[in-house]
Amino acid sequence: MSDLLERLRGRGWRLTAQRRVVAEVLNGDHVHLTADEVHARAAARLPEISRATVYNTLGELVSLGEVLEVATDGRAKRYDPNAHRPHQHLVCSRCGAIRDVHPGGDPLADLPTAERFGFTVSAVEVTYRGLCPDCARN
Amino acid sequence: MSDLLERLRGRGWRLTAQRRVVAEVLNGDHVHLTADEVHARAAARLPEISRATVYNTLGELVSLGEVLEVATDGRAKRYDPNAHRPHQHLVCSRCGAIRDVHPGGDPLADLPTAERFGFTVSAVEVTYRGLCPDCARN
DNA sequence: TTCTTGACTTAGACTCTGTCTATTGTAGGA
DNA sequence: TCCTACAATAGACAGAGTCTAAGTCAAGAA
Repeated sequence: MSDLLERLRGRGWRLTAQRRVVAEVLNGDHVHLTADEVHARAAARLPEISRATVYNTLGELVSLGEVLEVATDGRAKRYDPNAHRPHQHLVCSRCGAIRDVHPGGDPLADLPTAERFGFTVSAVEVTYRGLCPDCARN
Repeated sequence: MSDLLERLRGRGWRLTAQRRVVAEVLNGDHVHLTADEVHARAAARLPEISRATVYNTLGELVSLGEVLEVATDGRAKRYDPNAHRPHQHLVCSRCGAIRDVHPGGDPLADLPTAERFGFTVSAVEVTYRGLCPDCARN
């Protein structure tokens, strides 16, 4: 946790109370939170923190590679602090719940150069969509 | 093209001018359009068509399986008429451009039951992210 | 310690996608 | 041709995210 803060400081981040709180919220629980949820939890500790700051900080964490953004199709993006271990996502189409999965294998390797059309491919996202046990039961 | 209209009619669709135009716009170019682009092109032929109608029609085409929705992470969804041949997408992180790719192999098969956590998995989306040749050149 | 400065934060207006509603129009069967 | 249920319309609304202008403050310099 504080190594995250150390890493950030090492990269020239100014360590403000707001950034600290956002980083702590993400690291606290291994749940995939929306920006709004991050804001709510951060505001519980630092009531005057603004939405814009949360968005900025999340964006910076994402571009530093410390956090992953998970698109959930229509709903709000969710943020996944578990960025260092490669993994994919299982997303419930009804409620938006997300679980990390670790199937192994490198999906990037499956894409032959001939199929890349000149794109510089830097990431692969594999998203399994379906219903979570609760929604399937419904 | 008109087999699409025939298929739709066969499924009990009422064939209105608006639906016809939306279906034609999607089938015309094999480009992945946003709902707004579809609306703009449809309006060029049928000026009074409303945004709501375009959204409704796209939603219906998607739920009939005639068209795929492609999430592009923050940006507007894009619609892919090429729904009958399984394929994946290459998405430019800067400009949002999309290309279809056909790597072959069944990504769903790569996910062992033990990793499904009780989810009923019905689809896999594989999205390769990177920069398209134009944006990479920039 | 105090000063300085540019990076950060703030509130809230704004934009963009997409949905909903109440009303009006019309495809297609009788 | 007439009817009626299904479809289309305008435009208000909602949610997520971005932008801006003004104020604040972390951290290095003196």
